[in-house]
Amino acid sequence: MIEELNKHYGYQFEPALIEEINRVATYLEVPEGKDLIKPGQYIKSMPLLLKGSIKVMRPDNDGEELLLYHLDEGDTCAMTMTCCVDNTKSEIHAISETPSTLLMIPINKIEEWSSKYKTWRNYVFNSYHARMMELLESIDNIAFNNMDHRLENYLNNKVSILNSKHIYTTHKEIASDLHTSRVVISRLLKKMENNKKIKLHRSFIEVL
Amino acid sequence: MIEELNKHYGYQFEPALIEEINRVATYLEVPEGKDLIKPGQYIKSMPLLLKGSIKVMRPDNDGEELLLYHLDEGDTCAMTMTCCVDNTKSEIHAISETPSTLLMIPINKIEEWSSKYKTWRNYVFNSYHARMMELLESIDNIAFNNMDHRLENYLNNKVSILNSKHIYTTHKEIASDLHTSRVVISRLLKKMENNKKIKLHRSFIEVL
DNA sequence: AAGTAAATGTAACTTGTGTTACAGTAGACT
DNA sequence: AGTCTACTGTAACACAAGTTACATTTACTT
Repeated sequence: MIEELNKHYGYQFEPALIEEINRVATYLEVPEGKDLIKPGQYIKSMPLLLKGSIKVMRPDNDGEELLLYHLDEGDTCAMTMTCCVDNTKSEIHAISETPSTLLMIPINKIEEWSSKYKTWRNYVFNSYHARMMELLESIDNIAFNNMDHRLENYLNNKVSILNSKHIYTTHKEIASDLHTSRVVISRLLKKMENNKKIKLHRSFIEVL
Repeated sequence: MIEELNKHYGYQFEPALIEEINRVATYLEVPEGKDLIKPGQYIKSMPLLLKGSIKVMRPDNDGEELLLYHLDEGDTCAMTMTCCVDNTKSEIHAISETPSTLLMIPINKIEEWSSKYKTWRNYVFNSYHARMMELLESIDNIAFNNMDHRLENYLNNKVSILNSKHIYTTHKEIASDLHTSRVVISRLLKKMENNKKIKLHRSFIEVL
């Protein structure tokens, strides 16, 4: 696991920190669609994402959810960090979007390393900043864009995450991520197909 | 200024840190409606809010804005912190909602104190966390609530910030904060008045 | 092969919100 | 007093998005 660690974190963490991480972290492999954090749950460790992609969702009061953003390789979950430190419940729901590998850091190390390693402090700060910017982007989308535009952004985002123009998903799942209804998504997708932006198949969408 | 510092930060910062803040910070008094941070601007110092209230807005591409949240006494602007550290442009617009007093901390101290004072580190972490939660609340409002509900939340929030049931504002300004049109707000306010939730006057609203 | 469940297509309708237009009113300034 | 401007009220309409209902297709199960 030390090679993967070096690959994503070697350029920003000093060897001593890499070595510590390697010693105390738990290695975790999860399949696609696995719940990593559930809303209301207390969090016992902080995840570093080595491989894969994780989607972070915000639940409403009716059992529905809204996709906030994705975490990529080298990212960590900023929400998780403060929940760890403050010992508060999770406000979000995290699910692996693809098969993923993670390093779980015991929570007491967050504070310990923050005083010890400047690079760790910077990493934590930068993570907060990055997630904040993603929340802002999310707000932009919801507040300033219509559903057709949001759908386009969603599909483009999927293409870059999956690194493929073939998106294996259903209209229902897209509707769930965008917090709208399946019929609305089918309608807009059909319009996009008529505009030659995509091609629709059963359970998968081809972005042109 | 040391008394005000102690009032809001004394219980969480050690005396040595309070003393340092007192030595290096610049004291700033601003009237209501003053631009503190403009989008696109580079930020040279981190603000600690001693007195008053600051509203943080997100601009869209058409010169309109959306209210994200308010900063209260004892708060700092998390967005500002990372912009300082990363030397990136501001993504938000901050305006004093009431006459306010601030302490401006030189940016190099953020990192310096982070390694030196555990309480400072905690304060910075907690600020990020608090702002993140406010962004989530904002997302909840936009994504999950209709305009009538958002308006009610907005008015209730104003009441608690101003600590008064008399809100001196115009329909136009509310519309701007909620990123909608004046006519929509007038319509919903009238409905609230019919439901005996508020009483409308010229340039001010009485919450019942 | 038949049955079942999930995924998709589509029509018809409702509703919330944005838009345009215009009238009335209060307060500020000459 | 008269003029201006900002604020508010309201009607009429447009449109995006949510809802309900139902048909059709595909894939999987037994």
